[in-house]
Amino acid sequence: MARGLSIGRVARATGCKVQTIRYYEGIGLLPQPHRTNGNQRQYDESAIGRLSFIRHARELGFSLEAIRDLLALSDDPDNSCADVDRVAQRHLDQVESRIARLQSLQRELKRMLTQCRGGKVATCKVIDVLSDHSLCVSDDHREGPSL
Amino acid sequence: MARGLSIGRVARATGCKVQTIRYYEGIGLLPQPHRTNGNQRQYDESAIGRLSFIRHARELGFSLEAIRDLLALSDDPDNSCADVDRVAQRHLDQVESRIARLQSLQRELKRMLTQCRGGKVATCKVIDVLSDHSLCVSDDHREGPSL
DNA sequence: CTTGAAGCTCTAGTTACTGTAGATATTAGG
DNA sequence: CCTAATATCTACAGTAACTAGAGCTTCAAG
Repeated sequence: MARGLSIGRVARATGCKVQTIRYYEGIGLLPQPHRTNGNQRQYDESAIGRLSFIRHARELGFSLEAIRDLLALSDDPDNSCADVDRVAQRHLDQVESRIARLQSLQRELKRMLTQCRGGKVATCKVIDVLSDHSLCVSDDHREGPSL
Repeated sequence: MARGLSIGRVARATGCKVQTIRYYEGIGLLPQPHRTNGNQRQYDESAIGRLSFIRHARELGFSLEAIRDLLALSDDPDNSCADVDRVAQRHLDQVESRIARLQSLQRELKRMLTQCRGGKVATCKVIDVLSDHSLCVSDDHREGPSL
């Protein structure tokens, strides 16, 4: 009876785009599903679970590589939770340093904007600030791929 | 006397990589410099200024497109500062919404991690949280290219 | 049985670079 | 002046994580 789910149904159920699902299959995050006689993909419920997991983790800013790790860990229920925690903790660290950097950036932008109201470009503080490297707040511009 | 600066010197002076400078030239952010007989680029001091501007703005998270706008505006000193302000203000708005989203993400990650200490994957709360879409905090996952 | 939506594969484009290969140029030391 | 080391040149490929399109086939409804 249960005929299986078309890729479009899975897309609607999870909020992913059809192409994204195919892309995830291509890079090995999703297993290759059964195909109909006409070569169309047919999924079962478990695909929705796995894809929801991926999508939610992406929304939380995990990279596809981190998600690949998480999926591998979760596929083995005897695995120690500590490994999963480690991935999440590392991600939390990244998020926190990112917040800190954005906040210092926010301060600098606000300062720029309050100093410069009206006037001509020739005296624009925004451009001054951007030109003057010595005013730079942060030297950290290395950042992981996530988010 | 002043023979002009090699690309390597400019790179060291600004903290950019040599390839990055050539890339910026290729996409029209930097003008084509004079060349030596041997076809090597020779810059003057003004190139360092322009490149520092670009680099600093990048560090502050402006996209190359925004920087292109800013450079065009700053190249005409009669321009109204308001246009420059508008670019900076829009960027500030983006930064602030990004901070807000990261903070809610931070809360969710912390909650995940405090709920799950030790144990096996089969009962791991991190994986539970990531699997359960209904717990999702934020629905905003559209974001501009900058930073 | 027809028609239109949905699916298929494959390719190229996005952003902002980074890295490599293989050839040429410049500079410093002897 | 010659050589060796370093720097630069062009051109192309690769990165992350998709997105969009061309041109074709399949499916479901009426």
